[in-house]
Amino acid sequence: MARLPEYLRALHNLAESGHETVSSEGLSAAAGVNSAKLRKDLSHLGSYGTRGVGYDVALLIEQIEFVLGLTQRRAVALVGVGNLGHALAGYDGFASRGFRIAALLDADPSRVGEEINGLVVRHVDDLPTVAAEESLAIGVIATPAAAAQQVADQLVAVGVTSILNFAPCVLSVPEGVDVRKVDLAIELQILSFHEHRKASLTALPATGGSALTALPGGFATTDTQEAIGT
Amino acid sequence: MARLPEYLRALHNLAESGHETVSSEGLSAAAGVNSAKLRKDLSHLGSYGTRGVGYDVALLIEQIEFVLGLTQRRAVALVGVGNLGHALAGYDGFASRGFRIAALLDADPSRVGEEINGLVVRHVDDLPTVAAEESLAIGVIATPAAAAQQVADQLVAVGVTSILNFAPCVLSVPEGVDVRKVDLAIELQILSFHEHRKASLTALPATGGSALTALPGGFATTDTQEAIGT
DNA sequence: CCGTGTGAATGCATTCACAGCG
DNA sequence: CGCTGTGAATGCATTCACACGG
Repeated sequence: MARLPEYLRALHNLAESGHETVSSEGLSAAAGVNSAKLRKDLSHLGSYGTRGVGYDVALLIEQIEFVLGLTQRRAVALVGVGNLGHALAGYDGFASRGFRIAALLDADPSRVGEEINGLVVRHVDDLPTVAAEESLAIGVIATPAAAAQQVADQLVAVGVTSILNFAPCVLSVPEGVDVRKVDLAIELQILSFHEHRKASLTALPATGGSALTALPGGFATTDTQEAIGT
Repeated sequence: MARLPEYLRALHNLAESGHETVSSEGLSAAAGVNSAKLRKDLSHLGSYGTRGVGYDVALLIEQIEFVLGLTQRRAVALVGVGNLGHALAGYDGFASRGFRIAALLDADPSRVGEEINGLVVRHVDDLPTVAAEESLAIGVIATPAAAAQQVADQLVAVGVTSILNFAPCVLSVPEGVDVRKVDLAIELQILSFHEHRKASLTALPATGGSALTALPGGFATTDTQEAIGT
């Protein structure tokens, strides 16, 4: 599940706080989910908790890291060192959570040679060479949308089978290649939708809403956390 | 739905390519979804397509932008101008898709006064002043995790009801406040999981898999696009 | 007695298949 | 004749409630 990494982060926090054990209630609160959901997720791992006590934090961390394949530190190639690429190259969260940025690449010759965070930017056409040196597991695309598809093709060509795409476009990839997309503007637009909905609701407190101006109320928006604690 | 922004982006692309009309088949391909899903989504909008022809691109753009509340350009406050914050401050995608960065804020006094992309960084304690000047719709948190909750509280205090959180932590907010979270490391970990799964599958081609080393195969990972076209 | 693990129930999203309109 | 809009069917995630183990 996509929630395992969230549990993992919460568990690391708990471990640092000195907790050796945690209940489903406690962990679910720290991860921002329902406790029943957490128990079901963990049961899918075949994981062992102790009834009457809870889960062993260290053991659970080990289990989840194994399932996520984090026992080995995976090499990441980052393509596109513009605005966003720069930030990603300097982002500590990658290194601290099991990943190693193995190469920075860009198509712009004027950017090649620049040093960022101890790594020298290479030309994207060097990708085959880079792949030969390192065992690349994941490619991150932080280029403009117009270049993204070509970069994806190049990544696939050198054997990368997992891509994180920050460019606002859909990528075509062969079967067996996984693509995850992060579009910052889309996140804002989803929030905008909620703002709009909230605004129209408070504007028409008593009215049932005319058919013309009525907004569809029952929209499901994945992943939105609303009203946790106070 | 969370897919509407994706449709919107695809529609804008189509409009620029000179298309005046598009079939559900065509649009769904451009947005990377099933055509039946797209039709159902659009029918929830009460939107009008023409049978035998398709959807009017311009009209559909208008409809979706209305539902998403993009008819007004919303003001965004960005808190935390570190690595990621810098990148976000310079990201064109915000401006070009209906948002305006109204203020840059940081808790670090040494960062206050710095000018980024035509905006001067102000201290986060000035938030009430900023909120008085501008009608803030959305707050973006790009601070370290340790500071995120406090920033969220400050945003909520000045009336912000939508938050985009880049810090790797769960935020507690009162009811009525929407939070969306983007955790870049989590995205990589999900890809890592897929890598791990793929690796174990190809490593044990014939075996059914022993009970001990078996990986749970049937995990659902939201939002992953796999194998679109070739 | 507390808390895990899990069957059962519920609700929702996705998909299929096709009726009906332009 | 093509394509939309939609009932029906399917499958999955979430939630509830509780039996059972430490």
